[in-house]
Amino acid sequence: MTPAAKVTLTFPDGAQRQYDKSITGLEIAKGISPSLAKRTVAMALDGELADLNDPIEADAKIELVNRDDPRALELIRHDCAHVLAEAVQSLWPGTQVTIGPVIENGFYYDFFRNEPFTPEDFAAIEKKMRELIARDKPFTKEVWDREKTKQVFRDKGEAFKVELVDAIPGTEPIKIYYQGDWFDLCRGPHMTSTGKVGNAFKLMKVAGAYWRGDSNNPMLTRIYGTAFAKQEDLDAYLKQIEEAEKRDHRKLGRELDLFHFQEEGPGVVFWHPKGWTIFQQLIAYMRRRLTGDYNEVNAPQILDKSLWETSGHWGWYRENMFAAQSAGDEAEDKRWFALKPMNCPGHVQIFKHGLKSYRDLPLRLAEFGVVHRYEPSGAMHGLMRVRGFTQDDAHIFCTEDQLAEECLKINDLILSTYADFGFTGDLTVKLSTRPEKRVGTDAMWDHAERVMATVLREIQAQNNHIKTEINPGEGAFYGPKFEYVLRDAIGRDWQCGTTQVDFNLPERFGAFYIDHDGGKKPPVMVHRAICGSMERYIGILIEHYAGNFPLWLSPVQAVVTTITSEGDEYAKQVLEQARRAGLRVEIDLRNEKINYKVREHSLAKIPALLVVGKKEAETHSVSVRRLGSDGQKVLTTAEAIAALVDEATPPDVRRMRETV
RNA sequence: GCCGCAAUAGCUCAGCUGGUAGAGCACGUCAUUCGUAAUGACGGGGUCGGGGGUUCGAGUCCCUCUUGCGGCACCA
Repeated sequence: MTPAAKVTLTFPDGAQRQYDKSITGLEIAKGISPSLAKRTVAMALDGELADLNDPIEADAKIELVNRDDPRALELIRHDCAHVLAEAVQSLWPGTQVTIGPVIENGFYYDFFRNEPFTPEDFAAIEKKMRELIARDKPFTKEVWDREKTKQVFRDKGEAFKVELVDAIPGTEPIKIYYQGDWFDLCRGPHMTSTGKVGNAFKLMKVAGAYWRGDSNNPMLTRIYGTAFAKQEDLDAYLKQIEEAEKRDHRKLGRELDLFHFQEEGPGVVFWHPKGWTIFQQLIAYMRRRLTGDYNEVNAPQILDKSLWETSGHWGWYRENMFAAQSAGDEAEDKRWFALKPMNCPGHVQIFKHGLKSYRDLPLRLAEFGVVHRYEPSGAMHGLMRVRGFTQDDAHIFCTEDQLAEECLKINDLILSTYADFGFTGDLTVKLSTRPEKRVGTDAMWDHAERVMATVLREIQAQNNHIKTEINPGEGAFYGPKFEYVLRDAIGRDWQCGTTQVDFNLPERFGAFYIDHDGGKKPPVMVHRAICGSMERYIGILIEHYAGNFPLWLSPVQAVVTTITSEGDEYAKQVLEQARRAGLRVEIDLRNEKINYKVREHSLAKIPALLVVGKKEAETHSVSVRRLGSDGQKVLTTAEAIAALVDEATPPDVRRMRETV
């Protein structure tokens, strides 16, 4: 008789032990101590989470995962999704289940049911879920035959599950997880029983979602939830959401009187004086950053349809364009014009004007271009997604040899710009490569992708806080691109900067330069934006700073105000002096108590309050109260103004001064 | 665009099962001249998002459009 086969397992402390092959994690845990077995909810084999009841068939590093392990959070959430599904099906028999994955901060489960769920149903569902958790049924796994599985789900009327089985590759086993009588098709792993889910869960919202993410498919009802190991963690998470909502740019935009939207202009912004000041500061900043390298231009807002036919937009992108005609009745002038959705065709026209030599390259044309795009109605979101916006756009016309250097130069500009606004973490650079539908030869794509992959490695090497990703097949039809993605205060990702190589447009418009050999060559065109959309970038800034802008961006940098009307004359002098020093200052001489005025300007997030009374008037000083601190400091007026002027120096200007 | 929800004074919101619109803040007037987060009194302000319907009667019920919100899809 041959001895039973053995497996060698390595524990986290380095200890190695031999066990009979096919031993389960649970048996191992029990062998160590019953209390350990009780605490353990899953195991990790060579770092991969697995069911505790899985037989171990090969040598591995093993870790027993208890419920407090960060890795168990994923399991808690996934198990919670299963409990949610059982609860829903037990409350509303006939509801079809589909999928229920773990996502960042929680999980969801998609259901198909003729009657939609509403948040009012949550209480009943959560109650049922608590019952199922209290029942504490073990999760048990079975591997089923593919055809049997389909038949079972077909008999249950679970058409979506049948489709899911079909989507599982033939090489993979069909796994079914039971929790009591209820079972679901699932890849796993799961914890040992429903009781391990605990009670720190909450259903968050309902939403519609297309089956398999395709808008041609039926719409399902998605229930979002979240779950944590401990109630404190759940409470902290809910608190964090609440805090994030307080800095929502739409709310702050109204409270700080920055901008508004109204019914007649869906997706287009009315910028108020304060918001527009921020906008102008931002543009001034970008303009300074372009000095020396770029030439700023301005191309028309509307152009004849024929130009957009040449560019390809009329064919590819017409659904998203606004078109305009003369509104008069004269029949002879009924040309169609389109509002520009992009600035590139305009810039190509400028490039084409006059013969260009290779000596002129790289030629960098920049524009704060206002573009209009007919975005789907459901896509609009405050300043983040609008139908009319300003791009800090530029197009670089260069040779293929210059491409890498230009991409790196743009990268430097983008990263240093973000750093100037305090975005030093949570930044992802994505390289999107050739899609199936594309123009240009494979040789061109090979070259560009090679160059850009090198640039991406360089970016990664120089900046260890930046995440890089490759999105295969996600490039534009005209060339590969980099996308720079910032994360906002509510944890949403927004694409800001972009660098896009374009093999298409110069040729479509017949743009060329004269090369060394006297021959005509189409230039490589690079589209790039730093902020992307100024509107969106300001939206992100509002949330990033929670409305407390640094002094250089603040619409109103200081308010001069008085204790009593005795100080009025002196306050006016202080105002005059501060304005002459270049500060954006306002004055508040209202006959109100100082408490009242302090409160009001603090709520308006005015960074500095310069309070003057009799004492200050006599000593040519001001009492400076800074936003966020509850004390004040008396300085001479000249000192106070000088300090504010220094602080209000934009970061790029300060850098320039320091390097000179 | 799709699913769901919502729209009442400048803002935040109340208005139960249909019976003729209310609060706080803001705004205006007057009084108050006050030392760092709300002084008091009085007053003005709404065709209840638009249109249609049911009803003796609609802010309230139904239909529709518009806009917004939460997601999904989209973001060349």
